[in-house]
This record gives sequence, C-alpha cells and structure tokens, in this order.
Amino acid sequence: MDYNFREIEKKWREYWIANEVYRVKENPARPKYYVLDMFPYPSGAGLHVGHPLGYIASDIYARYKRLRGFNVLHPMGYDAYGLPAEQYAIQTGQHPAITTVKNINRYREQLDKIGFCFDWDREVRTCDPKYYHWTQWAFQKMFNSYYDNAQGQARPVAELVEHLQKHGTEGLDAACSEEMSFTAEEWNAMGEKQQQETLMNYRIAYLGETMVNWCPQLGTVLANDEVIEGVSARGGYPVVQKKMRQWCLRVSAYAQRLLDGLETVDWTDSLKETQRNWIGRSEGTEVRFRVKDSDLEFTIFTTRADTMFGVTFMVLAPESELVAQVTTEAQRAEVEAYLDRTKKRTERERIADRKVTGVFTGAYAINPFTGDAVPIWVSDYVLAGYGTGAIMAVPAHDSRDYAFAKHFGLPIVPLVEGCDVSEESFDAKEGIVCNSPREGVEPYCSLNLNGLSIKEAIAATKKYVKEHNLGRVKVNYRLRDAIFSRQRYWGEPFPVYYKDGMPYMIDEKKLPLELPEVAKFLPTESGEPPLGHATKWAWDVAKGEVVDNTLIDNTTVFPLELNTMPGFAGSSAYYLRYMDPHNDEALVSKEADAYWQNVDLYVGGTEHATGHLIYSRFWNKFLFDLGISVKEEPFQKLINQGMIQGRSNFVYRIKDTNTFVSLNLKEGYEVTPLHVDVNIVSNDILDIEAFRNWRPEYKDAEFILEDGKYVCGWAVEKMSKSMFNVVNPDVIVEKYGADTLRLYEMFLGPIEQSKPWDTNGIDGVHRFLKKLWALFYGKDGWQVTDGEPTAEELKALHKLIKKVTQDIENFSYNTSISAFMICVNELTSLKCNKRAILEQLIIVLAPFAPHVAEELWHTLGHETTVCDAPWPTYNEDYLKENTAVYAISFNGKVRYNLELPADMPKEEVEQAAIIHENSAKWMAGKSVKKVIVVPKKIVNIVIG
RNA sequence: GCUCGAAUGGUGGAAUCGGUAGACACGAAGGACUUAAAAUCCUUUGGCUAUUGCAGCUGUGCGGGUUCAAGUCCCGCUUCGAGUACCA
Repeated sequence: MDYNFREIEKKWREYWIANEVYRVKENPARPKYYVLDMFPYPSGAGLHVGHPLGYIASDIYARYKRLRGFNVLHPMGYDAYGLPAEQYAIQTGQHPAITTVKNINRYREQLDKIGFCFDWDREVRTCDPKYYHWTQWAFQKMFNSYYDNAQGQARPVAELVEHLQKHGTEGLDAACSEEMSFTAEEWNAMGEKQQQETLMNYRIAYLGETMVNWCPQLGTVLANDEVIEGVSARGGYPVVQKKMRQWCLRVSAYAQRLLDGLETVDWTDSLKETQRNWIGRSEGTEVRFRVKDSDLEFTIFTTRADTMFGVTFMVLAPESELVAQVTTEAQRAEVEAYLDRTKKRTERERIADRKVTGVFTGAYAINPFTGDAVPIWVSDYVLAGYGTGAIMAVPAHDSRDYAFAKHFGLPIVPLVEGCDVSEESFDAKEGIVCNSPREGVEPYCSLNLNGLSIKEAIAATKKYVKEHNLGRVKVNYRLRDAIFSRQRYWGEPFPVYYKDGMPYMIDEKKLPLELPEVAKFLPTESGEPPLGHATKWAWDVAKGEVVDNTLIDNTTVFPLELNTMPGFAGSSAYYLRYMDPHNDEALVSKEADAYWQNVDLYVGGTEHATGHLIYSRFWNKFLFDLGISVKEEPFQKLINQGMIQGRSNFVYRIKDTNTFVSLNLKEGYEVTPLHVDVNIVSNDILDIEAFRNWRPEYKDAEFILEDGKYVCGWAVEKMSKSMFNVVNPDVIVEKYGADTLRLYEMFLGPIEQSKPWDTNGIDGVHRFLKKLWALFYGKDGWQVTDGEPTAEELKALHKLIKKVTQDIENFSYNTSISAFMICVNELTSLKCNKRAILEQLIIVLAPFAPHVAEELWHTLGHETTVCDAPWPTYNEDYLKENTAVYAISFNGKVRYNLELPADMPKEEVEQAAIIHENSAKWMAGKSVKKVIVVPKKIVNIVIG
C-alpha cells in the first residue's frame, strides 16, 4: 500500500472537525498555554507559500505543548478592516463587506488544507459589530481616562474633574498636551464648553489640533509608522504635513512603561532595540536662556550639559512662537522671507535636499554659564516637535551645529582636551573637558568642569543647574501620540456625537454603533470623509439610537463623527477577545482572563515592530490600569518569522526573434531576459511544451538548448504576480500533500531568517514521508510487529526524541526534520518494524506532520486522536549503548569531546585522553600531574 | 550618518561551552532494476595533488591577534540585509 496523502489528509481533516478535536475550554486542572499568530488581513490575492510559514511554526509549537499536557489556546481570525478593500470598492462599487467576506472564505479554504489546529469556534473578525463593540468601548474608556504621572497609571476623568474643582492645577501631575495652570475658582467659573476643551488636554483619547501626515492621494491622515521615507506605507503616495483637528491617543504618557516593559518580555534583542529607538528616550537637561536687552526667556533641551561653555549661537525652529517675539525690526523682513520659504518645502524635500539654511534674528541670548551674548538664529534643522523647539548650538561637538557654523562663519570652541575640530566636529562622548571656563577668562559662574570626564561634567552641570534654578533635569521621548482618525469608510465608526462643537460619547449600553451604509465610498463634495454621504447618521440621545440626519436639532438629536478608526484599532486587543469571543457583556470575562492571562508565544513578522506591537502594548497597559487585563505585557515570547521572498525564473530571448537561448549559451547573443512562470519550471529546467502553451505569442517559440534542456536563469525578488514567481500553497498541497508542505517550509531554514521560496528540494522531504510510510507498510501490506526492540533501534529512537524535544523548545525545526530523516534511514536499514519504536516515532512526528501521524496512530489501534498522546521522554542510557562521549577538561577549564567505546576501562580512557591528537602536542612539554575520571564522564587533567 | 544583524561547497543550510568544519537535503556524476520511462536502491560529490594502494596539502568574506586548539573569542576592514533618520 502506497502513501496516499490525498486520501489520508482528507479523512483526518474531516475526523478532526467531526470530533471537535481542536475545541478548547478553560480547564483549571491543566496548565494553560496561549499560542498566537498575527491575524492576517485577507487580501484579494489569497495566500502564497510565504504566508503559512509562521502559522506552521506556531502550529507545531501548539501541538507540541498539547502533547506535553498543556491546555493550548491557538485561535485565528481576520484583521478585516483596511484600505485595499475600500480602494477596490471605490474602483468597482463593490461593497467592502462583500469583498472582505469573499476573501475571508478564500483564506479559510486555503488555511484548512494545511492542517492547522486552530479552534475556529473562537474566530474573530475586526469588522464584525460584535467584535468592534469592544474596540469602541475601549475608545470610550480612553476618552474617559487621564494619565496620572504620580500614580503611574490611567485614572477616570471624574477624578481629574474632582481635583480641578478643589485645587485647580495645583498639585496635578498628569500627562497633557500642554502645561496648563489655573486655580479651582477659575475652573469652576468656566462654562461647559471651556471645561470640555480643558479636559481634552488630559484625556487619553483626545481631539487634538496637531500636525498630521496627510496623504492627498489616499485622502486620509496616516500615523507615523504608516509613513516610510515621506511616502505612505500602503501605495507609496507622497505625504505632506498639515495641521488638523484629529482624534489622538496619548501613547506618549506610557513611553516609560513601554520601555520598562521590554525588560520583562522574551523578545529578540533586535526587536527590543527597534522599539527602544522608536520610543527614543533621551535623558538631558533643560536650561533657560535670557534674551539680551529683553524680559524674554526661553528654554532649550540638551543631552550635552557638559558643553555649556562652548555655546556660540542659538537656533530656533521656524515654527517656534519665539521667532516672532525675538526678531529685531532690522531682521524682520529677512526672517519672514525665510519662514515662507521653509513652509513651502515638504518634509520629503527637506530630507532630499540637506542644504544648510538659516537666518539671523538680530537678537542675542545670554549664556548663564559664561555671560556671553550669543546670536539667535532660525533654521529648519531644528524641529519644533522635539524638545522645546530651540537649541543651544555647540559646533565643536555636534556635526549639525558644526555644518551650520562653518556655513555662516560662526565661532567654534573645542571643549575636549586634544580634540581636532578643524575638519569636523568631535561628537564622541569621551575625553577630558577643557576650556570650561576658558583659561585667562574671568569665571562668570562658580562651575568649573575642566579636568572632568564628559560623564562627570554632565552630572556636575545638572547638579549646578538644579541648585541655581537655571532649569531642570528632563527626560524626552521621541514617541508621539498616535493619530487615531482616518477619513475613510471601511473602519470602526467612532461612538461619538457632537454638541456645540464638542464630542460626547454615546451611551456605553448602546454600543456597538454600527457602520452606516453610504452611496459612495469617496469623500463628499465639501471634503468630508465618506461617512458624510450617510443619510442616517445622527444620534438621538433621548432614544439612544441612530436616526436620519434630517432630524438633527442639536438639542436631542446630534450629528455623529464622520471619521473612522485606523487599522491598528481592531488589532490592538484581539488576543484578549479570543479568550472569550462570544461574550456580549464584556470584552473578556474575569474568569477567562484569569485563566489565559496573556499570550505565551506570539508569532509574526517584524514589520509590526513600531506599529501594532507598540499600540497593542499600549492598549493592554491601559486595560491593565483599568483592571480588565491581568497582565501588563500582552506577549511574553515573540518569534519573528522571516519573509519568504520569491525566486523568479528567466528565459533569454534573442533580440528581435522568437528564439530563446539556454542560460549558459547566451554569451555572444544580444538577449532580453524575460520573467517566466515558475510553475512551468522545475529545477531551473523549462517545460518547453508548457511554455509554448503559456502565452499565445510563445506558441511558435524556438529554443537553443544545452544537453537537450533549456536552463533558466534565476533571481531572488519580492513574491508578486508581476514577476510570475508566486507559488500557491494549494498547488503544493495537491501535488505533495499538506504534511510535505509543512515539513518543507520548516526545512527551508531557521524560522527567523528571510529566504527565497524554492520548490527545488521539496522532493527530499516528500521522499522522507514515503520512507516513513514504508516502515509500516511493506510489499505485503501492514508489517508492524510486537517484537522487543534492540539496543540499536532504541538508540535511534531516543536520539531522535532528545533532539526533537530540544529543537522544538528552541524553534529550531529545520534541524529536527534532519533528525527525523536520519532516524528513519537508520530504522530502515535496521529493518525495524516494531510497534514499541514506531509508535513513539509517530508521536514526536505528530506536530510536524499531523495527518500522516494520525493515520498511522489509528492504524496502530488507537481509538483517540494522536493530539492527546503523551510526549515520550528519552532515556540517556539507550544513547550510551555503544560509545560514550567523554568531555575532557584541562585544569577544570578547557574541554573537547572524545568518543570512546562505553565499556572501555577507566585507565584506558585516561590514557586515550592524554594521547588525543590535539592535546598530545601541547602536553608534550608539560608533565601531567593527575587524570581524574569523574562519574559524569568528564575527564579532568591537571597539569603541573 | 547612527543602531542592530549577517557572510560556511554548485544550492538551502548543520556545527551546545572554543575541541575531527560541511550534518541533513537539493542538484550533479556513475551504477543496479526496467523493453523504456517513472518510482526505488547503491556509490561518489568543498578545492588542489595522488589514486589498480594508502594519503597529503588547503579551506568558513578580507587582514591581524589571543589560544595547545578559532566558523565560534578580540581588534581593524569589505560586502550585504533590516530599522531609523537633522531627536540636540
């Protein structure tokens, strides 16, 4: 009987469904384990072989954990809101909901063929009202919360209001958009609208007038992580800066906790580093500078407090309000011309063209450490959005200041002993400080940094600044608040209505607020978002329901918000929803959350490092503050699977002919390389017949062959339709089966590494499954016997169990598949067909190739699924049957391995250790004092 | 520019702590079975020299270093990839 994977795989897929093998319930008697994949956006193109890579990896781990006795939660769902469905709707008029459902069904069909152990009963879709109910709910909670810095957590806005009523801003330490200062009397005297506007300064979800990334082509704003090098991540359209009133999330309030949390999670260092860079903590000092001949003062931020004595000019950002205040009459025209010019330049132009530009304001600032009056300039190399929008320039020790000083002929004062600043600045934070203060100059202040290291000088200056009230020690973050509005249709509607220009939340009990129907998916004529087309999009407060726009009276019926939420809204807390997906009372019940806690293993791509993985952590921390989530970090361990690139094939057409020349014969011809569909190429050999049938224009193609074959060229490129290098998993499953696909994807290399998909080589793992099958079925059919296993057979098996157990724990699946191949080859040559061996082999294979394992498991006479078999433990004794590996150490330190027969007497082992080739030379001139063979077979040689 | 990571045969990739580099697989070459093909099995396969005998030299991007011993550790480069970009 041959290995008939088609029949086997179909049979067990149906069995798993019929018997609900992958349904999982909370069970306090068993330890939990939560394995999660980043849920996919169901695109119209369907899955290619790259997509399941991570799913297979996590599936293997989930199955392994289950075999080890864990109650494993392994769900799957869809990130169903998004731009492509909407763009498609604009082009075709097809409602995004219809496209989305169609795509989801296609995805599901493809996923089902690969044999995943997902509990589909827990599926979530972000566009389902039952799901986005809780996205809207969380948003309302954020609106009704502020961040208390003193307590280090989110608190209800009601507490803030109470504080303001009693004390005003006195004693308030809250995250805010701008520092405010007013008394309780002033607060109480404010009208409703003014109070609401004031509270906006503190809410975690707030409406803010901020500079946003506006993408005209997409007609929407984008978050920072959705913009890459000045163009939109989706579509690659230009993005410009624009001031707009938008919903924002006060992610910045959580910057320090997001940073600290990284210490507690088990992620790769590179991913943690990426997040640290994105959060961009920088510890520095704020120092006040007085403007000469004026009452004005302004504050700068610096991380190099040690360079106070080298300040030779000041620079303001063009957007800074100070520019207008300090500019002298004489310079006003010139400054305004400069501001005009910079305003016109987009960010992209500023990045592309890094010419040094700037203008003198005519004003001078007094350096509080030297008393020097230094000129104040304006330049676009200083950013308004970071720090205070003003800097002190130390050209000797900052390359940007240096370029500026050189360009405008400003003085450069070096402050580090022995540094050379004639060609470039000395930016390194090392060396001994000098010129602080300068020799021969009457000291202006009592601070003297000369002779200190830079580190000491920074500390000394900070201390001085604090003691003399010149400023304060300050921590800045690069992380900005997340812009949360999108001018789009296909997203979660905000549960918000407007009264007197201020937003109000609709009653929590009336959620979800469902997405309305619209006639068109484009912005309205007046430039409002697509929801502006909805005719039934007003909120009746009295009735608590959506009513026709015509009923708006602004007393009981109000207009609803026209923006929708961004993509990351729905994906920020989905892992919590999987714990309790059918709950209509809460995002997740206390019981379910207490049991499942958080995700133990999260598998997905690095592309979400600064988007989803930041937002999700923020969102979860917020829910943690509210007592909804029991764990502060949502994803304990994170594995980033690499991207699968395409491997394109080329044919070479001789110019102006319909003749194609094989790869190694193309020298001497003028050829055009053309992409050819990889599905009609095998091991880089072109299927000529298939090629002729591929395109009508190739029907009469001629070929110049080498050795009777047409050899194609190849290159690694992105997997895409236009390169004809897309490989569909369905095709692989049809030809080789799901188990082969699973094994092959893992065999390609380490999970975390990006690599091109190359179907060459898949025969190797398919052959392995056939060999495995042949252990059970010989020419005469089923051949498993009940004999006692031999030592050699046990050794082969236990070597495998040991290796696979260790490899799975390390996510080193490619090497465990090698181990399987070795084991099966050994058992084949031993002609082993003993149940005791084969049964255990199947169990360890089950996570990798579940279908064939299930088939053989049942044929061995088991009634229940292999998924619940006990994972075998390995016995070291079997492994030491014939040879023993002696670890040899010298003086208890250095070691190497020596393989010797296990029954070799102790004295001979000692002798062998001494005469081992590598060490013999070295020991020739030394006397060996003592050789000790210890029980664990470590030989220690002590040298005199 | 900065940060992080990588570089091993024709190819994908192995190699716990520094201890016989190239496991496993693909591809290739030769052979067995077969009318033939497919499938299956066997042998060889880093390079160079030798080969009806054994073996020898060389070899993990480049140049140094530490060590009895380096793919692995240290210093300096080169190339590639990822992230980030006037963040003071």
